[in-house]
Amino acid sequence: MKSTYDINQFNNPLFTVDSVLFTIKDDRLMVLMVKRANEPFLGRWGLPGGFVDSNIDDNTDMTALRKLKEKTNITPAYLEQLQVNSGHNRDPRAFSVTVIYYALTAHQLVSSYLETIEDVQWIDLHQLNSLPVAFDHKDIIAAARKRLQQKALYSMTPVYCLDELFTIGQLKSVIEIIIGKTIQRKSLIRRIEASNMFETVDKKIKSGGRLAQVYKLKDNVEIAHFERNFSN
Amino acid sequence: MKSTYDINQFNNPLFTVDSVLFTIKDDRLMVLMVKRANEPFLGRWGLPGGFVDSNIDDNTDMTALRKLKEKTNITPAYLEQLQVNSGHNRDPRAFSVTVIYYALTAHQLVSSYLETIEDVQWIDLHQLNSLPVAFDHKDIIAAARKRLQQKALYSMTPVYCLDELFTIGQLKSVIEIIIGKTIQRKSLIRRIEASNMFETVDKKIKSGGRLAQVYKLKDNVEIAHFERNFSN
DNA sequence: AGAATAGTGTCTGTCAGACACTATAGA
DNA sequence: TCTATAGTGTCTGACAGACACTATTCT
Repeated sequence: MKSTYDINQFNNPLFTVDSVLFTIKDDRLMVLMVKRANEPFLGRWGLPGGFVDSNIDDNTDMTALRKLKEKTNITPAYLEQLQVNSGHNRDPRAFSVTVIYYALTAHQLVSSYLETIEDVQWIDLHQLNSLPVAFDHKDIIAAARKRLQQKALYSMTPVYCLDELFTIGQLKSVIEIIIGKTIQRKSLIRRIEASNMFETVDKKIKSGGRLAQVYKLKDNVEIAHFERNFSN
Repeated sequence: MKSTYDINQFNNPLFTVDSVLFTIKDDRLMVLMVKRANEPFLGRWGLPGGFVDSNIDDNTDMTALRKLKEKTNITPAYLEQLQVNSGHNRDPRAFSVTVIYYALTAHQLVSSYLETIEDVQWIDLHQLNSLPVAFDHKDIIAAARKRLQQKALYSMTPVYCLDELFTIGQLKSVIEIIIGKTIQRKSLIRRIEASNMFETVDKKIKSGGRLAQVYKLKDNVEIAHFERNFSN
């Protein structure tokens, strides 16, 4: 009897933390995925994540960051809770609950580290349909993408896909890839000025034409939000 | 040794689901709170919620709805995940994780049921500071309020604080209470027309002056979102 | 010079804010 | 009639979109 009735089964579902780490690389929106080394879904690709270790982690944010650091060797510039998924059918083992985060990083900070690793890869979102994916992670990525897209319409969040130094042209490109349509350079410049988040660096970068002014984030800035969306 | 090292302590934190159920009553934003009948925090006021029962609940949404139904006898018109709180210090018993929802209902659907019950009450948000509150529930309510406020600036979500039939004046009042500033009646009417969510009912209501047109939601509508905020 | 990208100037369009004006109810 | 609330008409202001124009670099 003891083996079939387990008090922990009742109160405590299987609890994990997963993250959708986005970046922009080669003008594509990419997600970090990990080839699973364990059952269930061994050999399929899944999101980086795992169990909370309450001896190490102060909270689930720390779990997300710890797991991302294990796979990428970096702490992402941006991290936010997305949603919780739960249910009987999403994990074959038991009723499961997953806290899902989404995160942004510059690919430059990660890619050289990844080159040595076979089972951790940037996956182009356009290639996701043809990939064997574990659990409901395909749906989760779609939800994270939608949220990021929405956020890009009214906030400066997409800067966190860029390296420390960047140009307006690069920021414009990142935003356009995330929201899936072009924006007016002028509109972006207005927002950059209004946001007061950036400062120019005494440096210019060649870009095929006139040299571009280099910008960086001011120290300890808050992400600017705007009262209107880019039109969609 | 077995008693000090528990595998469940490692993998499975204490997991609960809590909800912040808002309504507007007597021109005040109110939250449903429950006087705790158990330790910890016995006798203090806390949010309605509890453990997942995986034999009954398909997922945590169902848990939230089930617990709200137990306390109010209704299913709220609107329910959305807010966030997850976790940590060592929020529950004295153990590392704990709470999935928090926020929900909206018309107070008319609940208040008569509550009259018979001592330990479930609508609490005016202005009175919250002088109330003994359990756990980190005061912070959670503040976060839920902020999210609702933000959402009211660009969506029609606040209608779900109203009964089936309502007037533009009532909707205007509810929005103003939620966002904490007045809006132009004209602006709201423009949104009502653009949203295509509402239909007029062949009925007028007295309001101290000219009779007001009564509206209701169309069947199975999606909540309209707008590209601009009410100014804040 | 010509191509390419950076950056500016300025007009238009949309929608929220403001507010005067009309409409209709009760006292 | 007076007051209160419902509802309309229309002007202003803020900001995104559009796009022409100038600036600067490389070939």
